Amino acid sequence: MMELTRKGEYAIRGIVYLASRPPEQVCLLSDIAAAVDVPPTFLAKIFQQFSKIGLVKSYRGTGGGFILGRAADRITLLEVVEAVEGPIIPNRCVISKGECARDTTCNVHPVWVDVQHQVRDILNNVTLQKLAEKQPCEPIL
Amino acid sequence: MMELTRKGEYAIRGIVYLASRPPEQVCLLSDIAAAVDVPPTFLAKIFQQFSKIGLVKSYRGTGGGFILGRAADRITLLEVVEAVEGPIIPNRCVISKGECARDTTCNVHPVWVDVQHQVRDILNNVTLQKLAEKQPCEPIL
DNA sequence: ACTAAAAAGACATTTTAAGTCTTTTTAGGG
DNA sequence: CCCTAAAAAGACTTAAAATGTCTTTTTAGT
Repeated sequence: MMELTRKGEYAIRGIVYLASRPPEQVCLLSDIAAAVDVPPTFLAKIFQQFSKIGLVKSYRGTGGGFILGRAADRITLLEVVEAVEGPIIPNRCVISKGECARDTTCNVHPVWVDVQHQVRDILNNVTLQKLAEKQPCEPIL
Repeated sequence: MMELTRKGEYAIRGIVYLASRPPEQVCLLSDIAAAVDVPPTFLAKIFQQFSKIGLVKSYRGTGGGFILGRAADRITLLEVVEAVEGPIIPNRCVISKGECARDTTCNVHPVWVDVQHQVRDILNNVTLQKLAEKQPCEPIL
């Protein structure tokens, strides 16, 4: 359970790649798609969603393409994931008070609230900058 | 994202109800289903899964039904959820080393591992006993 | 043998995921 | 002003998963 969809996976790959490029350098969607091995038409849809909420900036026409909408250290993984997967909702009853008839008596409810907070917290503390940076020499396994 | 399915929701409701009943008291599936408002045939499937892994014990024939397989304080929410939803896997690349070609270089990987651990930890620390107990007088909202 | 229950397995329907294809809009260059 | 390069938008398709249902079989008590 709790699995990221392909769309979410592709979204992360695509925007992390963009973050790894020199800022201000406009990237072609087709180049990004090829680099991260994602169907270009599908990635196009994803980047359209990014564009609408300002996570990326798009330029049309000749010489067009995409750049990040903000500095890579000011975009979190949480934003990216929620942009394409929707809000992190472990259970319907978490969405809002009154969603389920059990919400005042249900002991499970606070557990899901806890899960939601923890997950959001983790993802909110990871920036695209961190994800895009070259890994330092790691100890060989 | 990360949403529990109906099946998971029903599974929790059903087994928490069972945990709220006097231990040793055999419950009819039809009664449980009615009490927690779940389609009986669907709940049957769920309880079959529980039965296979010993979360509940089933008795066939006249006077048959279900009881918990262990004391309610020794069954965790994690077990219940994973019984019907499968393991908690935020991303494919978490399943095992080598799942994705990027696993040695991908900076996202450890984030998902973290998410997985945190969620499992939360669910593992909630027992059916806790979930089944009558709520104490709470401050009125 | 009859009846009450769960187990098992095949089937049906709906929803979501995962993508594709076509047409439209926008911008730059000759 | 026309041509071309690119993204935007929207309709469409296919495959997989979720959400059940229905029928038959097994098991156990009376």
